[in-house]
Amino acid sequence: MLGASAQRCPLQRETMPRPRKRPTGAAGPEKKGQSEKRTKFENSGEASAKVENSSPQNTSVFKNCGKKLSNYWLMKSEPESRLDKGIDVKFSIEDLKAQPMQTACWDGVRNYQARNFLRAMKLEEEAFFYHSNCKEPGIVGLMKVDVQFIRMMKRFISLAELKTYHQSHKATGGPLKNMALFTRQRLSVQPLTQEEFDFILSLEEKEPS
DNA sequence: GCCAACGTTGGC
DNA sequence: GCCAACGTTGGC
Repeated sequence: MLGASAQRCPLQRETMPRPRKRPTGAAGPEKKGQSEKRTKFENSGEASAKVENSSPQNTSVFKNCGKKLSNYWLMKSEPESRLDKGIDVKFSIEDLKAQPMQTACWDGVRNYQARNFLRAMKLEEEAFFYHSNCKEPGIVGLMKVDVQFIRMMKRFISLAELKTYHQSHKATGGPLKNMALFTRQRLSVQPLTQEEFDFILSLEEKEPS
């Protein structure tokens, strides 16, 4: 899910449960969906800073003790066209690159937990761009909260590969043993621990398993 | 607050 | 396109 629309991000703060919002991808038809408001996030400044109510869960990453400003994220988006209430939700990493400043607004997130994670993000934190609901699901690139393209992964890290590591790590206690992609199945915006993030980056240098 | 019906996510 | 997982809604 997700989407993004480049400039138009209203910045409005979200109220709450929002019924649907759609992405407006880059090229998309924009307008109509607009009646609703979007969850969002923005670029300029404020995006995230508020942790007001961050969700209770998630221990480690967040609640921190004060300092730690580096959290990592994984954000899902659908790279293939699909209509949802008449609006194409497609928004691939190529679409992100095509945005002005290679920056987009991440909207379309309805799930409360995912929304809380969006609010907990801080500018400049890094996030993996994950392609979901498509022929080859997996991590394709890196971006920073803003949301701006940083770079493509040196190689595609497929869901299948991540799953293989997740399974073996459950047995060995490896870094991906609790990865949210597998333990919190439907979350479109999820936190990664430093260990998870580093391990996944290290996979770029290895042969696809 | 419980829980059944319903809707969505997203892999396959 | 199918369907499992699981979140959300709403009656009671």
